[in-house]
Amino acid sequence: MFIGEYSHNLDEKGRLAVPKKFRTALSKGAVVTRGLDNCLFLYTKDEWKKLADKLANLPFSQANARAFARLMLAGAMDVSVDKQGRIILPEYLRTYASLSKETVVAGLYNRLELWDKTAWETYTQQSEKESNKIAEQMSELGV
Amino acid sequence: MFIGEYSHNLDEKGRLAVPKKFRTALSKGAVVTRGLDNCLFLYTKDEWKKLADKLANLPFSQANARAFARLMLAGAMDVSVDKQGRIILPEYLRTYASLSKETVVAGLYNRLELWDKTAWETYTQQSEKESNKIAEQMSELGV
DNA sequence: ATGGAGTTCCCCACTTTTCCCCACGTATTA
DNA sequence: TAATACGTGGGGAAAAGTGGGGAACTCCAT
Repeated sequence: MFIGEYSHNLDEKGRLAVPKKFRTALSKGAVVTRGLDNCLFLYTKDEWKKLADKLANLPFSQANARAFARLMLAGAMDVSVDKQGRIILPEYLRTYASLSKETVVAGLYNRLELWDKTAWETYTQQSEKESNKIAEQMSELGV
Repeated sequence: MFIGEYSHNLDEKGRLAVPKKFRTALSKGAVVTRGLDNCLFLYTKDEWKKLADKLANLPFSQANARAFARLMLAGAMDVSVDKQGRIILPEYLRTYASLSKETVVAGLYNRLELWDKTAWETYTQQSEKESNKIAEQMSELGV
């Protein structure tokens, strides 16, 4: 289970340190792809497979489903954790998520999200403001 | 079952003493996360798991569900009670709850809440004033 | 085919943060 | 009043994060 918020620096070579706690889970292989809200999603191989199956089974007669599948499937890349505990992010994904240096790694249960630090702060501050309103809506979803 | 209100000082390293009564319950591991109304929620591992499962199953296609999951899941951190009976609160959570030094630890049955003392006093005074009004609304919820 | 340039990968070393342990002070109880 | 327990603060050791250098491999051009 991935939880927590970590801040790490992306270096000039596009390398990003994975928080120590998550390394063993990702050591068997991981997949990064385009995520929602301008961040990247990072899955373990197993979790990725589940998601990819769902995406592949979307009806390709619907334009929205095609667009969504293209975003996530075509955006995906296998990554591996090196001896220093880092992964390498391809340039097109760094561009997509506007990652420059300061990067937030956020654990969301079955995936990690990678955010530009500034974008993350803007997003969370906005959510915090609306948290009470959002929380009330969540009661409809059983939380 | 957590009940009661305690006041402790957060030190410069972000360490907070847990009231003695609660230590055994938290000794098997605990999780702190962003709470509602600008405080932090602290759960035992078991209670956390129940909540996290609900959050993880929110549909990630809904923007509000994503925002809520990010607040609570990405906000969460495993903490452990040290030999002196303290836990370490990461900086981003201290910032979120505006914790500086004087901190209130409040027991709410299946969770603890951590509040900045001033914020706590303001909040409770306000609630006391409106208690009758609030109570009437609760009748709709079966209390 | 060979040389060169560019890219990728791996390893080493430094710096910073975290964690663990010890010690003091205050409060409480016998 | 003494003794014990709890809360608080600080210092040192270990580990994690970060950056840079060098070797190997590939791709391209001559």
